[in-house]
Amino acid sequence: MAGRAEITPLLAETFREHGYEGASLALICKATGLGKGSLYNLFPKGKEEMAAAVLDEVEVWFEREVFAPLATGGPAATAKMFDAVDAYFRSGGRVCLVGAFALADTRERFAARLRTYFTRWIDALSIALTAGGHKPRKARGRAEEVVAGVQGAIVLARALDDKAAFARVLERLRRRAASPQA
Amino acid sequence: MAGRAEITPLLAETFREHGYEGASLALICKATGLGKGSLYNLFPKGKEEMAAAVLDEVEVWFEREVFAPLATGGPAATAKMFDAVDAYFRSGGRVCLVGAFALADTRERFAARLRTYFTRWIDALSIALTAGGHKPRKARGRAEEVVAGVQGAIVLARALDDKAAFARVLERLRRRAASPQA
DNA sequence: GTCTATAGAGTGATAGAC
DNA sequence: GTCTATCACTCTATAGAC
Repeated sequence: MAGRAEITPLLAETFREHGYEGASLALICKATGLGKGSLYNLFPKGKEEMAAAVLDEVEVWFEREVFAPLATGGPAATAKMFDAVDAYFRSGGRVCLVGAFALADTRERFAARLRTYFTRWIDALSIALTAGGHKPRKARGRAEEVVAGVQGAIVLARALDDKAAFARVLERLRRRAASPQA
Repeated sequence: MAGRAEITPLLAETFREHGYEGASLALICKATGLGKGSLYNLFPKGKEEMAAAVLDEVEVWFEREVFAPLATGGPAATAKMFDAVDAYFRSGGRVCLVGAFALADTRERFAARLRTYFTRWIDALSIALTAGGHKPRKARGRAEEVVAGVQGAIVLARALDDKAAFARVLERLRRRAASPQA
C-alpha cells in the first residue's frame, strides 16, 4: 500500500515538469499509478493539498540537506551548498518548484511557504558566508545575490535549453562566495 | 474598432498575471472587453497565437528599448539598461513573461522565442560591458550573470512579496557591471 | 449586395471534486 | 466511476461600412 511518503516525490516531479495548473489529475494518476479515489483518500482536499505536501517535503529536504548544514557547517559549508544545489537542480535540468510557484498563479495560495523557503535559505547562507570571512554587514546582501542567482540560472538554462549556462552562472556565484574581499 | 495592437498589451498583462494555462479565455475576454468572436477574429489560431503575439511584442519592445541601445550606446548604455529593466519589471512587481514561460509547460511550445530573447539580451549586454571596460573574454560571462540575476531577482521579490529585495539584487548587479575590475 | 467586427450560444472534451 | 463546471474552440447571427 502506497502512503503519502511514497507518492509525494512522484507528485513533486509532476508539478515540477508541468506546473500546478498543468499537472492535471489525469497526469498525476498516470505518474503515481493511483486512481483518483486513492489520491483523494491520501489527500482529501485534493490537488491543493498535494501541492502543499510537496512544498512541505521540499522544505524539509532543504532544511536537512542545505539550510542546517549552512548554518552550522563553518567555512566549508558554502562550497557544499553549491554541490548540493547543482545536484538537486540537475544542473538546471530540473526546475525549482518554489521558484516556479512564485512566478505563477500559485503565488498567493502558497505565499507563506514560498516566503519561508527563501528566507531560511538566505538566513542560513548569510551565516555561512560570515563564517567564511565575509563581513557580517555585507553577508546578507551577498546571500540574496547568490540565492537569486541560482533561481535566475535555472530560468536561463531552461530558456536557452542549455545546462552549461546554469553551470557557468553557478560557478561565478561559487567563486564570489569563496572570496570575501571581491 | 480594436486591433491586435490595442489588444496585445492587455493580453500580455493577463498572461503575466495568470500564466499561459491560468489565462483562460473567459479571463481574457474580461480583460480585453472583447467577446470570443472578436478574439478569434483577431487571433484565428486561438490562445497559442495570442501568446505568440505577446511574445513577439515583448521582443520588439526589448529590441528597441534595451537590446539595440545596449549594442550601440557605448559605456553609459549598461546603466540605462538597469533603469529600463527596473521600470519595466516594476521593481519586481511585474513578472518577466519570457522567464515565466521558461519555467512552465510552455517552454517547448515557444522554445525558439525564449531562446532568442535571452540570447539577444546577453549578446547586447556583452557588447555594452566591453565598451564599458570589461575584458572581452570575460564580458559574456558577466552578461549571463546579470541577465540571470535579473530573472532571479524577480523570482525572489515575488516569493518574498518584497520589492526591496529586487531593488537590492539589481543594485548589486549594477555596481558589478559598472566596475570592470571587480 | 459584400465585407469585417462583433457577441455569445453551443460544441465536445476534460478539468477537479467526490 | 460520476458528477458539474469550465476549458478551448466553433458557429451562427447581426451590426454597420462601403
